[in-house]
Amino acid sequence: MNLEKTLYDAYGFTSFRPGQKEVIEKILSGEDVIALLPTGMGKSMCYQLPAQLLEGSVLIVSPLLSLMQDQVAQLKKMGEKSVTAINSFLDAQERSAVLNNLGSYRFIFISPEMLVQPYIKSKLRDIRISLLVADEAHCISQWGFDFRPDYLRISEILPVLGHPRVLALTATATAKVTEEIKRYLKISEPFIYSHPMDRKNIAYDCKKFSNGHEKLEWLRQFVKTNSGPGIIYAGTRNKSQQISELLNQAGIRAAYYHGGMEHQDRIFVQQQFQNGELEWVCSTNAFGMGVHIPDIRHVIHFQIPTSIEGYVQEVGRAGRDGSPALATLLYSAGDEEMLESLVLDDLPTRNEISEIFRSEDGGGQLVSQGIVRQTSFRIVSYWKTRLTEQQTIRQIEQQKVEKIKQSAKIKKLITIDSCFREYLLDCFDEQLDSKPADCCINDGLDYSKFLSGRKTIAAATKTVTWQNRLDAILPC
DNA sequence: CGTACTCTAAATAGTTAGAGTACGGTGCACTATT
Repeated sequence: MNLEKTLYDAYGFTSFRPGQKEVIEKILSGEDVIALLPTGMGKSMCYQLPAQLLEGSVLIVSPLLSLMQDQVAQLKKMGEKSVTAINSFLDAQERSAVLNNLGSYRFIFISPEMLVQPYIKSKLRDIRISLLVADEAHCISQWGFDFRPDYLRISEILPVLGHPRVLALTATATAKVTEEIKRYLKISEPFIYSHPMDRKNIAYDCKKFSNGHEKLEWLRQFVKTNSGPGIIYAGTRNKSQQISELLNQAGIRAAYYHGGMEHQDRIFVQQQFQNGELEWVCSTNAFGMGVHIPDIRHVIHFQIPTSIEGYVQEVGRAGRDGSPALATLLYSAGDEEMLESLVLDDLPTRNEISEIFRSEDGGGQLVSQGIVRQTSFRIVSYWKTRLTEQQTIRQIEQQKVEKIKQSAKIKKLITIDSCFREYLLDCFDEQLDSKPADCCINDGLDYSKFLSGRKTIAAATKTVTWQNRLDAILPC
């Protein structure tokens, strides 16, 4: 079989990017695959091409509604008509229309929450699925245990579908994350393709301050004298808004972005940034997945992120075009205390566990009565059907230990005086093959290549919001 | 740990200072109102 010809005929590309062909060949030969490919390396082709050659549909589990919509739109743009997404954007009518013609779609996108619903399962049972794709598969490990437990249940669909082959796609996975992907997708011996994760054009910097005000002042000076585009990751929603305001006051085009905003506002900010109408986005860790901007020059962490994986994912959004990009981590005394309590407080407490185990009718009202938090309820409900109360307590304790290990790893980044690059690679069990001339704060860094400077601050300084835009469009 | 919010006492009738405490981030789907 000539894969190159199929690639050209179906998608118009003349050659594969690194890794794509190996992954596709393994899928076609019926193997399960875990592909660790950096963003922008054509991950989606790994299932798009097999979809042309395999009989039946490809089912893609995707973490975000906006990501699904993007992927559907992109495929449609490429001329693929038989593509759909099953999610809450569909009204009842559209939904039943889609579900009654499922077999006619070559690509079906779905959220993990939808995937586990019995009604959806029964509809999927009736059609032929040749390939199950877990897109952004690190979410299984990153979200499954403390946030979206349905991520742990994806494999329930496998027997329903007659055990299709499975493809897990992600950009960043430690050995532990890869193990959890294997365990929870029930793929015991997958082919693992792993592209080296080191990004030579990204240099790592770290600045330490004695308090938050100094940090803020440094940031003000930095954005005044250096151009974006860039992302500033803040630890809280409030902080992201404050930083955005600070930049606006300095006459810089910036906007904030976090999970507490209206869906439309979030899309709007992302689009503006993508169109180059914003120079900086100040956000929580909500921003980034599915954002494809090649020329991001700076990623600044105003506060320490919650894990090394998160840090590497966020930093990795810089410099996709291959030109020099700078990752700057800002630290001030006390930042780590908040990090730890934030990370640990969200696990279910002992009291929550026993309340849920003792409740008879599922315990739904525990949440409305304020005795148990929503997320705790979901997590413990997941374990309740699988473990005893004692086992669940032990399971959560173990997760706590993992979380503490994770935060220790990220905290070490502030204290080490050795190479950042080497340390980060070590966390992913990778060896450093070669070191770029500009590496990191501890191992040689000539700022002139990264600090492009700034001639003037753009004239347009008004914050663009929906209100502004409406005011501009509507008369009076 | 830092911030923002609530509570309380002291002051005298509406405000304020200080103490105490809760919270902080990531999303899906569903339901009930406008």
